[in-house]
Amino acid sequence: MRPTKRDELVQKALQTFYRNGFNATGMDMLVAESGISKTSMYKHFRTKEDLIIAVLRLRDENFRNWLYRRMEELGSTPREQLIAMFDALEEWFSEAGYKGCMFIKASSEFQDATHPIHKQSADHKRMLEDHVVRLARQAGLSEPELLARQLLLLKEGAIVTAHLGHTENPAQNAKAAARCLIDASAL
Amino acid sequence: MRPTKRDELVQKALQTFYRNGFNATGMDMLVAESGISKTSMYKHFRTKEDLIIAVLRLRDENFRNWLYRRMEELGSTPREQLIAMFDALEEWFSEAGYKGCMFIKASSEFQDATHPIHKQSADHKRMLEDHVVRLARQAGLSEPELLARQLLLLKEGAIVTAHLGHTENPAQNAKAAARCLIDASAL
DNA sequence: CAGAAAGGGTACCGATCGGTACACTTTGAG
DNA sequence: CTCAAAGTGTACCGATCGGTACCCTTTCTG
Repeated sequence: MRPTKRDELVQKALQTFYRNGFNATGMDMLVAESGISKTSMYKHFRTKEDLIIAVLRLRDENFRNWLYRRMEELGSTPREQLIAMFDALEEWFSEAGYKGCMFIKASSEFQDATHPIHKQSADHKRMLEDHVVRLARQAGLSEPELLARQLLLLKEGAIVTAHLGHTENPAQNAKAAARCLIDASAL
Repeated sequence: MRPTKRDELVQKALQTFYRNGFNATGMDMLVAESGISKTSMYKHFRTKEDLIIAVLRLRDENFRNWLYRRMEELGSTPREQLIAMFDALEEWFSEAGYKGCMFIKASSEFQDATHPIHKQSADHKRMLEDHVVRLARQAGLSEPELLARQLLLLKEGAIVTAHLGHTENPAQNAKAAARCLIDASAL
């Protein structure tokens, strides 16, 4: 029988960490918000760090699945899908309770580059990059690696800018810039 | 007589917070690393939050002064200065102990948009935007506001990507993208 | 029905958190 | 020299931190 309480805990912890931060969220708060006993938590995860790693694993899965699917739904060709990434981002930004990228926040609370949480965050970004490189190549664009990295710079920039909230429509500004870069790569 | 110990504290606290994070840094650690007594600290700053605000104020001053000056040194025309921003960023990224943008980290540890620390971080970004808009206008580029925001998306993206460390040369990739956007605005 | 696995409740551990009390010493300007 | 301002040292506060001990209850399976 698959453990349901464990998944429930990871799911709830994901929400609480996302809303409240990692260091700022104590295990007692997780007990209060998840309704799962501390004893159970520590039977599934030896340390808080292990729990965070499981949370980030779930987040990576959820987020990449969602983004890839949304890009496919919003764009029919690889080239359109690259552009559609920014429409998907806009949907995300306008969700209630949007608080930026969980991996950027994880890497800024666990700054040491050798820390497993930091490495995991870098892995997430790397996998996104691979996907975008693949699309750029399928779209027949020149220098697909460079273009992909540039599109992802726009994406990360839009994510933090939307979180700071000092500028209107970062996703659409990024989209316009992306279009410009893609057109220039299509010569 | 101007208080020297207070400035010393803010300076040291800036380094420690930058290296170690805000929530993860306790007042006792600041005592240990600054050599200044806790009693003194709390005579200058009523709370830890007040100290963080003073730290961010200093950081804003230092960073903007440094960036603006470096852009002027590396570019002789407004248009060149916009490009030169990314060369300045590359210098920053390659400094030993580079740990990303202090304001992005502050806003992700103090996520509530009404929190003074979050607002202060947004203000910092807004002032950078004003400066870049001004340069874009001086350069005679069309839609200077849009272009400035797009250049800053590249900047923020490069900052977090350099911190994640999963990709080579984010600053130069951003620079190439910036050139493309600027050329497209010069029609 | 038996029995193990999974989950729960509670009280607790030492350490650290942000912050304070209080009495002391240094320092610099009139 | 005087005297107040600035800084120090230390012990402490209640709260919370991550994590554990111990024992009981529920639940699913053979």
